[in-house]
Amino acid sequence: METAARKNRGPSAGPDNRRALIVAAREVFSLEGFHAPLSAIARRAGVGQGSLYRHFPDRLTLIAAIFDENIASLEVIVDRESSTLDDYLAEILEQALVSSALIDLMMLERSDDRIQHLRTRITATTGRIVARERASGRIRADAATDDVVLAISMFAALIARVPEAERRHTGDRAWSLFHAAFAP
Amino acid sequence: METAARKNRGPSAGPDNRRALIVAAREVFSLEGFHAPLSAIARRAGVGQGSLYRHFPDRLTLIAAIFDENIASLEVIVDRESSTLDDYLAEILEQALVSSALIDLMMLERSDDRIQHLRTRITATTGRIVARERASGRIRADAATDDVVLAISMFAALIARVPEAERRHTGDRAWSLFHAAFAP
Amino acid sequence: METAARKNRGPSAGPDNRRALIVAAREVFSLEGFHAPLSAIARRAGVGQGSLYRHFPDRLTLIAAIFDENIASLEVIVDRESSTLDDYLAEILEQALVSSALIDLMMLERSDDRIQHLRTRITATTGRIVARERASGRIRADAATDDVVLAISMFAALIARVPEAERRHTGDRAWSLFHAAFAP
Amino acid sequence: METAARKNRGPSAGPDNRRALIVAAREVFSLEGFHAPLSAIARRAGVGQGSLYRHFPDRLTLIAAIFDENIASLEVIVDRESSTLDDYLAEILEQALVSSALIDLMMLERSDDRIQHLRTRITATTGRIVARERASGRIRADAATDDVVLAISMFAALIARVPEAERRHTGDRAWSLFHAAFAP
DNA sequence: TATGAATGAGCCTTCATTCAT
DNA sequence: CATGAATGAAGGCTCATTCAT
Repeated sequence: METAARKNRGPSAGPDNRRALIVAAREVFSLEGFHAPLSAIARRAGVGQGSLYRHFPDRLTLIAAIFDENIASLEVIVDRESSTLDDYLAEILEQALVSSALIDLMMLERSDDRIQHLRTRITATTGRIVARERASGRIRADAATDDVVLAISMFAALIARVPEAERRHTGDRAWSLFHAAFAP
Repeated sequence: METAARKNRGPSAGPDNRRALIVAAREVFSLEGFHAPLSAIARRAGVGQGSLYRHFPDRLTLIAAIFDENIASLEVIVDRESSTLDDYLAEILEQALVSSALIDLMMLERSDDRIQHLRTRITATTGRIVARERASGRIRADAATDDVVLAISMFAALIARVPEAERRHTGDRAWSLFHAAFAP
Repeated sequence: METAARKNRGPSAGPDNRRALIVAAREVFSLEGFHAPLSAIARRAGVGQGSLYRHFPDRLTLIAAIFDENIASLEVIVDRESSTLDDYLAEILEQALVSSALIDLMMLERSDDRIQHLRTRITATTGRIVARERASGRIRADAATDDVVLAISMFAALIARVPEAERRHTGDRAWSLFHAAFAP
Repeated sequence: METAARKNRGPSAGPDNRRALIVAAREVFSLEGFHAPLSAIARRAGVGQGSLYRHFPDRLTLIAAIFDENIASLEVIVDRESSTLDDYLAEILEQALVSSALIDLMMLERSDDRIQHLRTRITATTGRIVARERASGRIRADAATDDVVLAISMFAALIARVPEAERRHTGDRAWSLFHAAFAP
């Protein structure tokens, strides 16, 4: 019985539950969108409703936690000296749905602190890769970080709205437009 | 207040109600997004719930009616011989939220007939303006209509997600990227 | 256009509409049960909602009108000197759903005048056929009309609840029980 | 008044709620029939709408739960060696409305598994009492269980449709018909 | 601290009934 | 008199959130 594994496991279950909730949230959100019932996430995580609320008092907090991980993985890429804007984009395309929602959120909930923080991080990260691209002459010298962020925003929003099957192909087409726009 | 006159105004109220519902839907959707409660739309239109359902049996039908009007206004612009892609874009920017939702829908509900039909219309309309731009040398000769549609999609999705105050400014920035991409 | 045939045809349409409504009601009720929306009946009759209400101010009135016709057809059978209780039953079986609903109504709405009247008629009619059966020795001399009415009630209620395909077979089985009960 | 205590009484209220819902459902259904609003049942049970749906996801599930209890009480009777078909009937008469609805359901929803199961149980139970009656010579040796089930069906359907005041009297009259039919 | 049932507000939808034309 | 749209009161159902255990 899988119910064996789930009883009151006491405080030590805390971190595990948190992880399980984030994983479940990713799955559920990517299947049903960001309006999916929270109860579905708790169920999928094998965690009580109450625990979900303890870890993530509202939907936005949970979403922010997901974004956090995604940004971290972008940072890892940028930390690699050899990485290019294309690598960066490839990861964003991978993250498709989440990236897009992150951007939506960054656009809309400008006042929320948690989101402010994510915005700062992603802008900084993007700034670093842009600087490197400029230095290596792969993009125009006067390409502004803000414009690249804008392009990425549009890119992410687009691919999240495309059915998975066409995502790569459409992503390539879209990005080649921006290649042209930023070409030296 | 629109709550004033509310009795059975008889069948002659039909067309008025239909109009009022579309107007209310535009307002409500633009304030709360396309998941806004239909009941709020009926209320704002000063119309009974039942009438809303008579005119628009489901959410998609109502949305399609809104799109219909929007596309019509794009067609009017393209019909004007002197109009340019920038004029076209200006109108899309005006329609902001609706345009974006239209595009979302065109991406997602590929199977629905009503949406299919809208897609056809908007592709045709865009094709006409693109052809004209190419002929006048304002964009690259090899610019594909599909790529322009893609750019417009991203553009519309972006501006819909930007707070109204920054919409024009952000729209300009974004579109200048595409200007660069399609420049001859 | 089929709307041609339906406009305000003036007062002369009254009786026609009444007939059409009863016919439509039979069809709709037999397909969807007696809780079917009245609007469906009006639609099927090709008649406005308002006209339905003019002719039949409430659901019960409409149902009573149907019953009226059914009882009339039972009376026709009994009027035929050669008819037997089995003929009578055959007609009831034919009327299945309506008969059963009639009986339900007779049981429940004891106070309603329209129903009182139907009850009187059906009891009288049944009394006549029972008397004849007794006289011809086909049933026990002490068989009471009331008991036969009771049996018919149960019979009708049963067959209305049986899927149409098994109706005849189940009806035969049920009635043979009563045959045994009333056998001389 | 059951409206008194209404707060979140915690999970321990679960079984109580379940019971209260079944009791309330019996009452409401017997007063208003099986189409009564479920919300009325929740209200009468002093339970939130949501709890009703947790325990009984749809109307049929709730009805099946009621039937379940009724059949159990029939089984108790049959388990008593000394019990007769008349005792059995007396209980069915007691259960009047529910018995009838059970039978309606058994007739109509032939495909539903929950109902299938109830049908099997009631047929088996009836079979046992019939066998005993036959053995003791109280009914004809060739009386088929199916015919007795049929008789019971009609009996139950009848008494459910009779106002409570006349139920016993009408029940007696009806059953005496079947007595005659099954007499040795 | 974790659990998961309880709660109830709110949305969608249907339909009986009214009434202007 | 007929028409058929308008109305709005319910009812079904879902879910975010609370809270006893």
